[in-house]
Amino acid sequence: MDIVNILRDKILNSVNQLVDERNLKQPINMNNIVVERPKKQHQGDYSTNAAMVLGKALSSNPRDLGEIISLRLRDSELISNISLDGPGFLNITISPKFWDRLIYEINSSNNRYGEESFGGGKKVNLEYVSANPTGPLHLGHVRGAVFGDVLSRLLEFVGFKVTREYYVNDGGTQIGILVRTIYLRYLEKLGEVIEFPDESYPGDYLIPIAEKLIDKYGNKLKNLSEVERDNIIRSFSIEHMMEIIKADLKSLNIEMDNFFSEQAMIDSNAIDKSISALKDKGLIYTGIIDAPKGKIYADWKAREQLLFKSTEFDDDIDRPIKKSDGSWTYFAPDLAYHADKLNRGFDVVIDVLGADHSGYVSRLKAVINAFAEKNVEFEVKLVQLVKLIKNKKVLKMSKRAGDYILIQDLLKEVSSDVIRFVMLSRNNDIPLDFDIDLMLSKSKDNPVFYVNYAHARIVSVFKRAEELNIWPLSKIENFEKKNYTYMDSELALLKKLSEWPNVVKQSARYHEPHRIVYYLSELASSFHSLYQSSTDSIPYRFIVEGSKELCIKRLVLAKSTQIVIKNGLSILGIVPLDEMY
RNA sequence: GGUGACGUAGCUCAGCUGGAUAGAGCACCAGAUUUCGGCUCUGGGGGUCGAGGGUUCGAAUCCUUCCGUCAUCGCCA
Repeated sequence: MDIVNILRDKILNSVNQLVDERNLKQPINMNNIVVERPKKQHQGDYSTNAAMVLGKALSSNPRDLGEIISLRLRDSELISNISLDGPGFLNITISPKFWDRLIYEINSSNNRYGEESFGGGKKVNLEYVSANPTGPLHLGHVRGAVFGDVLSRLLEFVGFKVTREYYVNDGGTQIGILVRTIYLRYLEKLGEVIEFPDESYPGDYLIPIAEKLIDKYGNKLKNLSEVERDNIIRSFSIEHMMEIIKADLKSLNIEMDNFFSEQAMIDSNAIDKSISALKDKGLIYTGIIDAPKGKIYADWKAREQLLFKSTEFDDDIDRPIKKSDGSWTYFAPDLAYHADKLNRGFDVVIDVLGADHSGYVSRLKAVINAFAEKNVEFEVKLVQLVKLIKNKKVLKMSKRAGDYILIQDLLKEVSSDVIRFVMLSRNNDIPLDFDIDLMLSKSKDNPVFYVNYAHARIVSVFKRAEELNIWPLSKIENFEKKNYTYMDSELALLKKLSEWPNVVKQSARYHEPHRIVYYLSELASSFHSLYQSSTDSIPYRFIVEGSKELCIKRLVLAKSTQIVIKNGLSILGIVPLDEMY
């Protein structure tokens, strides 16, 4: 258990004692009791709202309760002072021993510092990317991909069992268009003059697939029946498109566990099965839905169609599952797909979708509610658009061929580590600007540089220390008994380091990996600040010749910082730089 | 028209899910260092948290009504 949690435990113990004595009937929610870093310096090192939470439950004065709690906590060897402030905050000043223990804990846990177990081995299905196999990934997909990948690492770090899943839309009408386009490319390569219809994919990226078709089949496809030919091209092109997408993902350090094929699901009759299951529950009927009011549909005709009664589960209208021509809507396979996820026994189901799917969320929730037999946590994370900026201009990503920015092209300019970091530098539901020039700049404006630079500085300090034969240490076992005194800028860094487990916990609990990025920037800032102060005064240097004990204290502090930076970046899927480029 | 998200400093955004005097970076102003790494650090000004109402000891956070932006509401996935 991390040191801040130990502190929290002590507080909870005192609260529990008090609850027993006051003979409290209703249970109080201990999760509401937090131990946090206060904003202001004079408010101590940590503070807790315990007395106020308890005050509410007991409906008595928080300040009186605070007095009692603080009296009980005073004995703890970790605490040097407690004061009761404001409406009932307990502001705690930590004894120096606390920091030695923190450092010991970080170094002995090393790459497991911050690890949690509250996931309890629960099974999570995390679906992300799920781009159609009709073209390479674009920047919007990348944001979702990175988000999902980092969330999966984060959830595993706190004890969940995560299945990373990609839903392959290989069954819809888009694929028909893909097949047709590739066939036209194929004919074009065979020397025919082709005019491409509006309903086709214009990008050059399909040409290599057409070439591969020729390698394999020569001009034989021309002689086959349309059905036979389409079948061949269909599986051939999906396979190759998915290879391109997988390669893109791999170059971003992203690997999926499972590719779930829509077509395979359709072939297994899963849609009919789940629809009839819903029918049995009385959730399917034939009816007419109204045209949306604020929008003009020139060719709107009221039609009877097959509907899913999602309003039963708080959706605002019932949702069509068959088109007028009798084929399934997009929603129908997705409905079956989510039923399938539940069948596989997941405890947590998370979809990472583009923000243009926002209108889709409530019907998916309805599906989950209609099918779930046990308590399943379902969440849709919507990822907003990414604007690519170069030379202070927005690069438009239209579907016309020339404007399509390939991931591989972007990777020629910036590393995948940079892309990953930037993609998480905003909350997922806020649009993001990806400024290429900024990401190439070597200054603190560039957050990736800033964090890496802190790490590189640490590595460089160790190099120097090794030359002087004071590093590495053989062991740090007694560090918790050192009783060092720490100066202000060291304390600031230590406090930042102590926040790490809580940052992990919060990010994982709320599925918000961007918090890790913010934290790392703050941590780097604390480190740079300390590093800088060493130029102001010799005692602040990491390597002080003639004082081995001081060196050790400072080097272990640097080491602790390195560990946390590494752990943080590792959740982001980034390897820190030892030397700046 | 319905639904959802968003609206916080000049700009870009955090804000630990109801806590203390609302924070950070950029930009601007003033300084320090250039030695372990190009850089970085320190300080300063700057706010009606879109607007009104409500809930309570306490609201940027919860409820409600408006305003604005975006997305979405049937054959595009």
